[in-house]
Amino acid sequence: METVDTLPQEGTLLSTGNSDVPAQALSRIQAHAPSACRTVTEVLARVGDKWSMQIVMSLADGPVRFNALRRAVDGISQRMLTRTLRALERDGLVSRMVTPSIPPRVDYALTPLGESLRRPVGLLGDWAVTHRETIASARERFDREQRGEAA
Amino acid sequence: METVDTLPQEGTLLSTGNSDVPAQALSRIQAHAPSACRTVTEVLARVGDKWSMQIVMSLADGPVRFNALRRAVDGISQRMLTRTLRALERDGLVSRMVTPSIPPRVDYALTPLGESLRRPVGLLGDWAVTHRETIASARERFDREQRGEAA
DNA sequence: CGGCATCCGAATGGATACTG
DNA sequence: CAGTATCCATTCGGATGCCG
Repeated sequence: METVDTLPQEGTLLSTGNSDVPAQALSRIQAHAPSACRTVTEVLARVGDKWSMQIVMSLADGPVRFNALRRAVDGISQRMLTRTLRALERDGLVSRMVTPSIPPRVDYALTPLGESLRRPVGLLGDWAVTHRETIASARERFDREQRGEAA
Repeated sequence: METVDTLPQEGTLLSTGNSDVPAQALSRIQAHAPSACRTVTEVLARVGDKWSMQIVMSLADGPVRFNALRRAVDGISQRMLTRTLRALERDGLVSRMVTPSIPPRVDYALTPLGESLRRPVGLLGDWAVTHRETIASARERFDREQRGEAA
């Protein structure tokens, strides 16, 4: 068989019919628009997996070869690197450039679309870095209180 | 038993020791700092699950009761609503206010931290809304090409 | 070097039934 | 009303082995 073992991403990313509403208007009303909320969810689901963003960030400086990428991302298995790259390629975030030499050479790079993702994700990263300690202590407190009332 | 059935979130959110680096500096260098990349990944993993953001967005206007929230989010099961709310509460993004009446009343609301999440997530949502058609056609093309070379 | 196929444990998440 | 407990299907993701 040759199932290619793809990430099971259907074309679910937004099909709810508000294609007539301009993007800027949507940004203001999205607190009330369930469809827009779902768009956020879809993107987060797409991009929020274990490896996608680490890969995108690793490609920030330019094309990287497969095994270099494998080393750069660190904990990733070959299987997941392939799968995630295919998924990113499918969505047009990453391009795949094959140089048919021996041994073969394959370079991955961000497309303009992939580049454009770096900003919003970076901002989310800033949020994370800024608030990580607040979150950490909130967790501690919560866990402490849970154990406290269990006794 | 009373396992409470929590989301398995450990306190993994950033423990790599660069607490001395200011956030703004990190925002610039994060393309090269693997630890910062992982922070992004952690947050995305935390926030990128199927329901968290829909819940946060649904709480944007103020406190909402459990079942109202259940209706607002739409496809969510009771189990996942409870689990996700607990996880959000644990991280200090959502507060839980119990009014011990009969029948009982529980209101959920965004904390200031939860409010602060809405901006970066909203921007990511804008990105999604803006580029959804590009993504959709990229997918179509990819799938078409895949099927084409299979023949 | 850059994959693909297979096996398998772990996690996610839905449905249902029961409770204070 | 606001949960909790149990069961179950699907998906995620790692390890290993083979191939051009």
